[in-house]
Amino acid sequence: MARKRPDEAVVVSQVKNPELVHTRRRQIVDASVHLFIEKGFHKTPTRRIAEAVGFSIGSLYEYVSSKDDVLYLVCDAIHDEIETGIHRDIAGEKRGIDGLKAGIGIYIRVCDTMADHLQLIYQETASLSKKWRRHVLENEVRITNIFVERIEQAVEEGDLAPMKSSSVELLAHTIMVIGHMWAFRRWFLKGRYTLDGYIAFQTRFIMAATQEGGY
Amino acid sequence: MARKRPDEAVVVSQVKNPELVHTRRRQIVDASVHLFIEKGFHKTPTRRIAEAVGFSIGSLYEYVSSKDDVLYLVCDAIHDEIETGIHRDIAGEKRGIDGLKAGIGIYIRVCDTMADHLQLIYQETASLSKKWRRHVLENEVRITNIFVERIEQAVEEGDLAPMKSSSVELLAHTIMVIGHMWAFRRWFLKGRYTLDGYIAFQTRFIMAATQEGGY
DNA sequence: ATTATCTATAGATCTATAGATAATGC
DNA sequence: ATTATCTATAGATCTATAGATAATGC
Repeated sequence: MARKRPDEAVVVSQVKNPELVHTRRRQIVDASVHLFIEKGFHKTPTRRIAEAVGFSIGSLYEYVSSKDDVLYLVCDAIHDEIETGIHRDIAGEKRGIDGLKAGIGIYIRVCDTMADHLQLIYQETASLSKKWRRHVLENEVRITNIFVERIEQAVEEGDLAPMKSSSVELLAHTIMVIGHMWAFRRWFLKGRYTLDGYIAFQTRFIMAATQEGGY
Repeated sequence: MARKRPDEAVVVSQVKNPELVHTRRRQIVDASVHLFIEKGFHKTPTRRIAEAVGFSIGSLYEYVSSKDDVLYLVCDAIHDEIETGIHRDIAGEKRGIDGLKAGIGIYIRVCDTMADHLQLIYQETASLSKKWRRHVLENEVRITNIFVERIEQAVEEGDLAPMKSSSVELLAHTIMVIGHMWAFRRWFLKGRYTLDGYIAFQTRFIMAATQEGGY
């Protein structure tokens, strides 16, 4: 259920051929993700990006109008990959409480695969211009809503006690953050817990809390 | 129980008078915190820091040997303030489960007060040199250990079912992150939840989960 | 003719230091 | 004499663009 991505309609390009714009931007994103993860956004020169993609600095600026645009394309692509990853694995899962439980596990596994990328988003969202930051935060909300829906389903099925809709949202955001935590607190968690151990603990933790009811 | 801070023994200065070094560095930190929160570390010139403190760029480099040093001093001061804030309010609290519960509330209130600062740490820890980053992460662990102790106390008092020590640690880190979440997800939470509402939800959430036992 | 790409560079920074000056204490 | 501070600037970037060149299609 990954939305149609309107990015390339929004980020301005000098080049007319839309397919070329699409493939070149994908090249730019692929190269930049790795450079940004390694060195950070501010310490990666635009020249270095162009070099990694394999064309000149002049050409880079035919496909974006600023370095800020590149960062936005990167963040957007990461969110898209996360969203697609979750939807792909969650599709076959059942409804109700077991579906929610499975969803959490699937989600944390995606966070594990995308750990570097998630950490990049945490670091660099603040570097984005206000305009692009809004889009990135909207992406974040859209992904969170996957859990909002799952929780509501579990309530409908009678597996969870009814909750205020504001509590459903807060619970969904908390699940999101617990997934991210596996990425941005790796420096502590890695080596002490396995991915499976972490998933077991946190799903149990979340499930025990929600089963109480009264939120 | 805020430790004696050995920073100024570690960050190199050209100036001999230790008291002068101490007060000047405090000035540098106070000015930099605000500049970094507003513009970010990379977009704040060292010149601008010196200007804000009220002395020359040359003098700035008498008290630190690089811009990286300034960022470290800032991160360290923030952690110190958070730690002191928690200890100040938590001191009078009782032991056991109620002490843990109260501790979570106190901690989230500190996170609210220090929200800008916490977000800065999340953004800029990655910009630190490896050397300083290690120190900052150690600070983070030390603060987390406040909760490790509280949880262990609650277990000793018989208020919580016994837990593996690895689970105690993971629970403490999760509590830390739930506090931080109030800061770094303000863009969503602010306006939808009050601080008190957030604290009520999350303490209840955590307490319900831990009461289950079997971790 | 039009589109895509490249070269060369303007123009604006920014960090860090060297060496001069001022202030303090013997 | 020693310590603290300031001025001036070296030296190294970095983003973004203007204008030239190459490739493609009519």
